Amino acid sequence: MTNQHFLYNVFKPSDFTTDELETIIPKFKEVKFNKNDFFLNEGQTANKYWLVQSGFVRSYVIDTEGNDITTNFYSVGDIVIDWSSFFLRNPTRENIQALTECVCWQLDFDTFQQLFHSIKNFREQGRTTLVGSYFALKNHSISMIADEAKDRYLRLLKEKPHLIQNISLKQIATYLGITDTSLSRIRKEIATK
Amino acid sequence: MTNQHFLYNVFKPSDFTTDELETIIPKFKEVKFNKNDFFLNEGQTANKYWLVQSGFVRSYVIDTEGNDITTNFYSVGDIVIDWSSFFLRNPTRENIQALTECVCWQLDFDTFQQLFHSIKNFREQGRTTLVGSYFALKNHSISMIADEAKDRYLRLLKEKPHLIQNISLKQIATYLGITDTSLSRIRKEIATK
DNA sequence: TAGTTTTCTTGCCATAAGGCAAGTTTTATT
DNA sequence: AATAAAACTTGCCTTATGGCAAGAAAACTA
Repeated sequence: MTNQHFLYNVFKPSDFTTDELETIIPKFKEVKFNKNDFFLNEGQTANKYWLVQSGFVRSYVIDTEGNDITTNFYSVGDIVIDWSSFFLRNPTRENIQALTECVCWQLDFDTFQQLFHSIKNFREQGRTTLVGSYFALKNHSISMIADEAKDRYLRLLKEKPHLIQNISLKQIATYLGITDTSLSRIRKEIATK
Repeated sequence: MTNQHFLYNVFKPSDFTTDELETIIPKFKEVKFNKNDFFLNEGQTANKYWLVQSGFVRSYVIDTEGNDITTNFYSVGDIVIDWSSFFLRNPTRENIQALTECVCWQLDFDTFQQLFHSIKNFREQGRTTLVGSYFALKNHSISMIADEAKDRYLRLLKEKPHLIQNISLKQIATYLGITDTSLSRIRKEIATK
């Protein structure tokens, strides 16, 4: 019997009836990933998503010059999903990969649809999660225009300090829209102040 | 009696039953905006959204240095909405303003909620629209990192050629993450080739 | 139509960030 | 522990883009 305690933290008894929780929670399946395992690969159509109980995950795309660009990092409590591939049923451009060992809870599309259309609270929460991702992406996008690289790095440090421990300089740099060389210099500048 | 023909193009009879259309369509109210009118102002909580039948709209934020940064452009067929303010019920950071005279169809939050929770096809379409916005934003964000300014401009020209007619250089420039000076030079470079 | 304001262009110079490559440190592998 | 492979730092120089300001062009306005 798996430990579903984590899921009661995502689907809170204050937001759902007991019946609803008993419908929702058992639909999630516990899955583990080893370091470097892929959740999703470019070209596939996402048919599942995951809630992260532990570990670190990164998503990235390969641009036209073959450079790897980090699009997001995920850790405990986050949802690992390619929203557009999952909901539009299109092949994705993204790769999603475990940076460390991960314990996750998985749900597939058909089960999601069934819950989404039958449980009002489930779709309210799902919508809130999606809009939250949209909001975060928009802020990141504005920051890319309005702030200089050093400030973007400082903000990331402040908001997700645990990332720095687990993720290589280069992967952080591309997330910030700069090269690893530049990030190394920014780091140095910060350290000597 | 207003002309609702436009709405039958958004809510297609192939996707909805006659009953559903007769429930949905009359809930939208036709509203007109004059040039420079605001749909939404920073600090307000969005309580409505609009479908654009005609005209051009721009959303922007003011950054910490007081610069105005364009976050999006909208034209015929687009939905004008601040997703996060509308769904998370938070004050917005955005300003949304008519660039030209506009004819729009307006829906308020409570009516939206009622339709969303009672009509399966309506929420499917709504989710698709939101995910489509997410996808567009993500591509824009990746482009900001992967492509140089000239290529971003060329891509915008190709995807939304009608914008160039209606929108000032400066407003386009901040959308592309560059200054009006730089965009002017890029334009010149393109012209002389 | 003349006058005023806004938008756009252009020159000059400054600066943030990139490209490349060598060297160093850290982390994996056997 | 020894070796190999990654990851990170740093120097040197290049490049894309920015800042400012003046002038030209276009768009309003009275």
